[in-house]
Amino acid sequence: MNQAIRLHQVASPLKATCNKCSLSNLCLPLAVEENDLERLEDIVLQGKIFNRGEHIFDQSTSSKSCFAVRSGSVKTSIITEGGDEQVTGFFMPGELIGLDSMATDNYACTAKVLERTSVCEFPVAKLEQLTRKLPELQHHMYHLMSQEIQNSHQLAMLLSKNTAEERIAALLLSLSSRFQRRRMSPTNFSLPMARNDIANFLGLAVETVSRVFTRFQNQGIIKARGREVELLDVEALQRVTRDFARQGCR
Amino acid sequence: MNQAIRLHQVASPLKATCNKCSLSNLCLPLAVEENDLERLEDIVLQGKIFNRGEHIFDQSTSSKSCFAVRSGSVKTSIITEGGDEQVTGFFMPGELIGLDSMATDNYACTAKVLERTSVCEFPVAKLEQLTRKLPELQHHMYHLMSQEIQNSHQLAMLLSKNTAEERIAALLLSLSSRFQRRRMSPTNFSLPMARNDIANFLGLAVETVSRVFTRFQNQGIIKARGREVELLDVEALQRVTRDFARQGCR
DNA sequence: ACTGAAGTTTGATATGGATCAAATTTGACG
DNA sequence: CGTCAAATTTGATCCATATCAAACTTCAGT
Repeated sequence: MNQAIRLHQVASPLKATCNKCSLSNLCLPLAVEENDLERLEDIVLQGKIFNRGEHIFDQSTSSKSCFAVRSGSVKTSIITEGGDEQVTGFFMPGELIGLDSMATDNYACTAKVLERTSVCEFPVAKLEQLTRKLPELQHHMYHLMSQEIQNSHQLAMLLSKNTAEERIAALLLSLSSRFQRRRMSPTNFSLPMARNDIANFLGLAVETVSRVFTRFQNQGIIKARGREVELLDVEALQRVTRDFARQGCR
Repeated sequence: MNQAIRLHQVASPLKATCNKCSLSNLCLPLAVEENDLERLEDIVLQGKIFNRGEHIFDQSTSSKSCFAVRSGSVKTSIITEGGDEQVTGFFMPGELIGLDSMATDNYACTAKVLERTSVCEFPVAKLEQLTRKLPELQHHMYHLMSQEIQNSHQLAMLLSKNTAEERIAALLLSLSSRFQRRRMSPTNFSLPMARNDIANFLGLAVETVSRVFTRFQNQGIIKARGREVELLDVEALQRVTRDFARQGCR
């Protein structure tokens, strides 16, 4: 922890090392050739640390950067004037936050850290400039943004057409596959978010989420104790989601 | 109509004239300087015409272009393996379709024309290339895509937190303001889509949509006969949407 | 203008999940 | 390690909207 703090403090003067980052196959470096990596490293502010509950940025404040999760996890949400909140996404290491505000003056959402989390910051102005010089990177940005639109449409679909059980099964499977891509167990993981956040994200009441969890548990599909979850029967979960496109939920 | 067909046939050899287009303040030319406009005109395929019900492109087919609506209107939707459909957006003149597939191999949705519609086609490969040379255009593309993500999040919000009345009021207000920006009456317009599409888009049953329309009518908030709609009391509609962000629905 | 199909409206009924209420568990912090 | 607030679970009830059914209207094609 002491080390982490020091890391934070010396972040900007220290040269970033995307090439040594374990997430280089998930994050932006993925799209950049070996010899161009340095240019990405030139613009990134590496290793900012946030404690649980802290905000990376706030809705309606001036939008200056995108952030890649390095470790930990993040939730984004939009809030109406009336105070209603809608969680719009959960982000895991290697995923990029702030694409919905890439080219707008203010952040369209608030990004809140769900646990102690480290992020890399990409100033949008510099990133935009760099994408003009690195076609692969530009293409990747378009790709990520397209993907984000698609995810969001899938979420809309989930919200408008699926039952509580289907929504929760879809979320569990999405998390599972994302853990797997990060070389963690796809069947045995700890949820980064509270039931409350799940409920809000999926357009359900907390009580409903809780009930579905216990129902799944009674059916022997999962084992859940608090945030600790074990998927006992992935096929059954897939059967629950039925025809819902599995990848489409963040 | 004869003229329209001829226009279609000679589209590619004919030089596009974005600078003379009445939509140049809404569409891509908006972001391009006078003297660079020619370069945009070089890549656009202008004036393709579709008859009501025809598809501009189909989900899962190879994605090659974005399309700007020139006249008419379009709906986009995603369809699951199970055949479930979710309408993801309605598009009016000057709006760009296909951003969710900008940098993916296949189209993520199907674009269906709601009435006789003319579109301009922007091949993605050329567009991407051009954005590298025209920073303003690149910025605009990022902006449009960010916007699309935001819209989609607002839709998710609408679907998960709002009642049938609120959803329909929000849609009517969104259409209203979009008609207005196109110099058409904001209170007196004809819906381009069927009740069915509205229901699907808003995650409601057709019957519910119909009922809410008549309820609004009985309250003297709107007058609706088929697709012909008149907003009699915009303030009342706004009161119905309450704290829902009004711009956030397509 | 005629006709059938598709779209829309209206009514009656059923239900999934919200809401209200309260018990139980977890976990942060002194 | 004890305490209190927050998170989670469980139970009882209610309601907005889906669903089922059927009449009515619109409109494209002949």
